Amino acid sequence: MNPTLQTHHYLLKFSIKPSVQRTAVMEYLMNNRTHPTIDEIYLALNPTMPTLSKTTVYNTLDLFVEKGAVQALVIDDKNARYDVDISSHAHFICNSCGKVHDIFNVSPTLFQLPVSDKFTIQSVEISYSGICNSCKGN
Amino acid sequence: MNPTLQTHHYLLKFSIKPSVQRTAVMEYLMNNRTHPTIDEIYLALNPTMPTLSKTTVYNTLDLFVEKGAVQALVIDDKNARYDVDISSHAHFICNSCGKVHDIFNVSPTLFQLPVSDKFTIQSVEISYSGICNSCKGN
DNA sequence: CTTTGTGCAAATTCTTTGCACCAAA
DNA sequence: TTTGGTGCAAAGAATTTGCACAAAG
Repeated sequence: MNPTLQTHHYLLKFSIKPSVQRTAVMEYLMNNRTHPTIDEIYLALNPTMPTLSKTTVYNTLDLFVEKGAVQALVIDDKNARYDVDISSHAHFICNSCGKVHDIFNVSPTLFQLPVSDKFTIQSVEISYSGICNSCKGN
Repeated sequence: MNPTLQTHHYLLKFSIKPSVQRTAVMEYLMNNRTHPTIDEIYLALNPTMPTLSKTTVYNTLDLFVEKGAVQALVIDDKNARYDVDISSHAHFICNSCGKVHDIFNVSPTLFQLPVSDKFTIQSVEISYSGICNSCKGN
């Protein structure tokens, strides 16, 4: 089965109709697990898909998030970032270079949702920040 | 001691020179622990301080964050929000009304910073989201 | 004086909206 | 042919920047 067909399947699992654009965005997310911004996705796909509009990238990612196929991250106050890995894991952002990395070695209990009588808590995001090793030398 | 003098003292603890504007912003944050946005702070202070500019509110909060006097929150992707409570506590944002609330009844171990050989982790933010009771009825 | 802080306006960046056209069912 | 998807351009909102003036030491 070729990658595009696999991606079609994956989208259908989330009740997302696979268009050419949606498949391209999902494939990009699967192959580039760097928590890309809208702009990064758009600029990466544009060369091979010159008619693609940024509006479509926005629409597509909103849809993916709504259907639960990707996670929208708030860790970066400059831009929205997207993560195709929807499993429970934390993120780290470097205050110097701005890159976002996964943090997997944290206790799963971190992701347990607290019970509250004031709110219905549905999700949690754990965001660490600091300096990454590449930036530390500079 | 009057409130303004107390605030001066508090600012000095963080090596922040207390100007009229800085004192007003800090006093607002202390009396309105609702994680206000820049705009909310500006609009609240403007009536009694008509010459205050939004640029100064931006500058002031950047300085407060840099000096560690307030926490900048990333939980709200629409605007930056600020919290004068710099102790370890989590936040909840309502996906419907957008209000941000404190969550204190979470285990202190959540705020322990993981050790990594790739990054120097300096801080953590724990962000819950869902629906608050006031919005639930609607 | 010299440095630091403030305020205005303009510029920039990110995101959303309105609408026309295209594609699929 | 009707519905949903895409793309363009314009609008909107949040934040940043440049620069002139004011305040403090």
